[in-house]
Amino acid sequence: MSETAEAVLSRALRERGQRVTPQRLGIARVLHELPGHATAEVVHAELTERIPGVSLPTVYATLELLDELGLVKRLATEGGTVVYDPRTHDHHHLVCRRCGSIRDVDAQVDRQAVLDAAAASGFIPDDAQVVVRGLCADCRNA
Amino acid sequence: MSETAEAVLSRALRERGQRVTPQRLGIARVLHELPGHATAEVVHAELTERIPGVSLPTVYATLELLDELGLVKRLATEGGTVVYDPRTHDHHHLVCRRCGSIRDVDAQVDRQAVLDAAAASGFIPDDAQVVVRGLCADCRNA
DNA sequence: CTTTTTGCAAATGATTTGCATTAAC
DNA sequence: GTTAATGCAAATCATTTGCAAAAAG
Repeated sequence: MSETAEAVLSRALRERGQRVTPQRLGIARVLHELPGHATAEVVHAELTERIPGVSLPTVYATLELLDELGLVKRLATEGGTVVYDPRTHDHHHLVCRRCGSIRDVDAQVDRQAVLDAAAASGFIPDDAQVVVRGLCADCRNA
Repeated sequence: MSETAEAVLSRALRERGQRVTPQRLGIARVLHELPGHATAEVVHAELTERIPGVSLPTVYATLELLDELGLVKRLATEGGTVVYDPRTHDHHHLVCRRCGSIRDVDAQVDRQAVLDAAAASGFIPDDAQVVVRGLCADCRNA
C-alpha cells in the first residue's frame, strides 16, 4: 500500500529541518480525506472537529507549505478564491461556469505543441493542464 | 479592417436595450489598447488619464458586463486576483510561478480526449484551454 | 420624463501580518 | 535551552453594495 499523507509530510519536513507538529499532520490528513478540492476555510472547519483550537492562519500557512513541498497543488478558482488539490498526479480540470465547482478528469492529451511554443518564447514550463469550462452535471439540471 | 471595440460594444448594448455611455466605451477601448491582460485597477488608472472622474466600481461593473457580452474574457490569476483578456480567439496561457504574469500562446492542441471524458461525466463543455505553469523569460534571468 | 448608470462612501470577505506565547527538537 | 510554529487580534486588499445624483434614451 502507499504511504500515508502524514508519513510523507513528516519525512519532507525533517529533510528541510522543519518541525513536525500535530497541526501540520492534521491539516495534511484532512485535506487528503476530504472529497475533491478544499478551501482553507473548509479544511479548518473539518480539522476543528478533530483537533479543536487550530487557528485559521495556521491552516493558511500550512497549506502554502504543503504546496511548496509539492505535496498538494494550489488552484485559483474563477471566483477568485483558492482551493487545494491533494492529487498531484497529472490530470485536468472541469470548471463549472455556474456554481464554480472544479472536478478532476483524467485524459491523455498531447501538449507538446504548446510546450514547444512556450519554450520558443523563452518560457520554461513546469507542467501543462487543460482547463475545461462549461456546465457541470448538477447545474445542467437545476 | 475590423471594427473598433467601441463599435462592437455599442451595437451589443443597443441590442440588449442597455445604454451606451462614455465610461463603457472608454473602458472597452482602454482594455483593447493596453498590452496583454489587465486588472480593473490598471484599466482604471489608464482610463483616468483620458477621462478623469470615472469610478472604480464602474470599471468593475463594466468589465463584468463586457465579459457577459462575450467581448472580453475574465481570467482568475494564481494570485487570486482577476484580469481581463481582450482577445477572444482560441488560445492558451503561460503563467509564471514567480511573478504571476500571464502571456498568450497560440498552438494547435487536440483536446478531444478531455472533452470526451468531460461529456462522459455529464459535463457540458464550452471551451478548453491549456494553462502552462513555469518560469517566464523575465524571471528566468532576474 | 423614465429608468439606467454613475460616483461616493462604507461594507465585505478572503488572506496576511505583528507579536507574545508555546512547543519541537 | 533555542528556535521555529502557533494563536490571537488587527491590518490589508481586491471587490461589492447601498443609495442619492446625474445622464441616456
